[in-house]
Amino acid sequence: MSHRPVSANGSHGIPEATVARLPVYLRTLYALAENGTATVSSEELAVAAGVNSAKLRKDLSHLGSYGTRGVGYDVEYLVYQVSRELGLTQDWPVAIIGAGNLGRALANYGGFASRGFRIAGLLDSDAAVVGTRIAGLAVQHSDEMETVVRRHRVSIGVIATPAGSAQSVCDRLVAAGVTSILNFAPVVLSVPDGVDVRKVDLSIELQILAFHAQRKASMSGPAVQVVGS
Amino acid sequence: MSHRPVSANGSHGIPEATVARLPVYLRTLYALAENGTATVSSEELAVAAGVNSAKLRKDLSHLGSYGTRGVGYDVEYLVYQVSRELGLTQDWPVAIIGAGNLGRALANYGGFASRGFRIAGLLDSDAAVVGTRIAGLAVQHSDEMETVVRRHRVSIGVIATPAGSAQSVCDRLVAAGVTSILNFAPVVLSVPDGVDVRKVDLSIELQILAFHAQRKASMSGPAVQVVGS
DNA sequence: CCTTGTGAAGATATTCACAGCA
DNA sequence: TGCTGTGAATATCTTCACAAGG
Repeated sequence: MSHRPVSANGSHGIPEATVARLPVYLRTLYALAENGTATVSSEELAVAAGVNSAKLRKDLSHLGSYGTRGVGYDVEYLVYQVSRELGLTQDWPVAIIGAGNLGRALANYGGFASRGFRIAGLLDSDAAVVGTRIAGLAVQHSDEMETVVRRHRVSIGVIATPAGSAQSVCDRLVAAGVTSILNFAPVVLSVPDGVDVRKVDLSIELQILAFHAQRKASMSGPAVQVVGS
Repeated sequence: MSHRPVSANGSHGIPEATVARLPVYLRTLYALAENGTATVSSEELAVAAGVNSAKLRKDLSHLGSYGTRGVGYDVEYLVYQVSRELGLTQDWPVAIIGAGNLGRALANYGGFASRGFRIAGLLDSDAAVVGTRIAGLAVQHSDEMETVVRRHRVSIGVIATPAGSAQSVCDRLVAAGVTSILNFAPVVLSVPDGVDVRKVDLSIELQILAFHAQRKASMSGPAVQVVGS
């Protein structure tokens, strides 16, 4: 979570909030391109991506001046620029640890291999699962973790294990050289500086929704009169 | 994403950033409770939850003054207060649409039913899947969506379908009365005001990691000399 | 004492509104 | 004329640092 605020050198220091939105813009741009759209205005792109157009323009302005006043943005060119900025012009070997329901769902997820990411290994510690093929990959034993990471130069690890083993898997990944981790296990991982962790947590999302749902429900309760203090 | 900034009435208007962290605190508190810990300081809890202690105190202060100076927080009491604030003292019937790999992974996810959430229905449009049992539930046909939502008073819908069907599933859920949606499909859903959408997107997370990984990789490249402008 | 709860400062993020350019 | 790019205003979030209180 602690990213250097701005780069030391004179060039870009893209805000974290912007980085988090670039993938959404990229997906939207791909959809437009498939649609045959050659040029798009910030307003159109913003609507399609579900954001405010001023925000979109400011976000894109961090990458450079790629628009044309009075016209808009060239879709193909923008796809390229955003991809490059995100580091998707190279490909990233990914290791998935845990071949349970979730690991299998991830391995089968099409959008995975599509752009930039490649599953370099799918590992599990359960002997009954090791050797089975999922999405064209043979599941390997967790003992192979270090070997797989080193051989394929994996720098992104996906943890899809039960909560109990997540931290130790994480430690092993980091020790083997992985510096980016996507964690699906419901635990707070602790990692050394320089390692990035992002988490995806179903129950947290549901709880946030429940909070707002509760709010909405209480709106239809007894009306609350607001009186100036 | 557009939540009323502060509540009109005099009481709480909990910041969105705080709401997003409460589930993490709650989980951490449960772990402490199972551990037999009766009391915890903001510093200890903060470390366990992976946040700064001042932030944690400020977050908790939005719920009320539940700590004791010089001592800390009573774990059980805080569990109760946070749960109540999140709306977890009631239970929330959830419908999962899509019984593919992901839908199955979600249905089998234990932490689901554990606290506050209950799967009221698991639906799919594929006749080959309808009728099979997953995690003790019979998969129902998508045609039953409206019936299931109404009969079980579902207010939270989970979309685990392919991207192509996500928007239409969303529309039907909303029409049937669902006001909170957790979307796993890689599309921007459009919904009327008053409906909450949260998204979980593997490829977005990977792309954000790739961005930072690229940064790190370029650090070890040719050194960049910073010269005062 | 020790730890909470919180003003005030600082950092980020969003939005407005318009100058500037094709 | 129409749309980008961006200063300036605003809103939100984080962190510091300390007064208040058990």
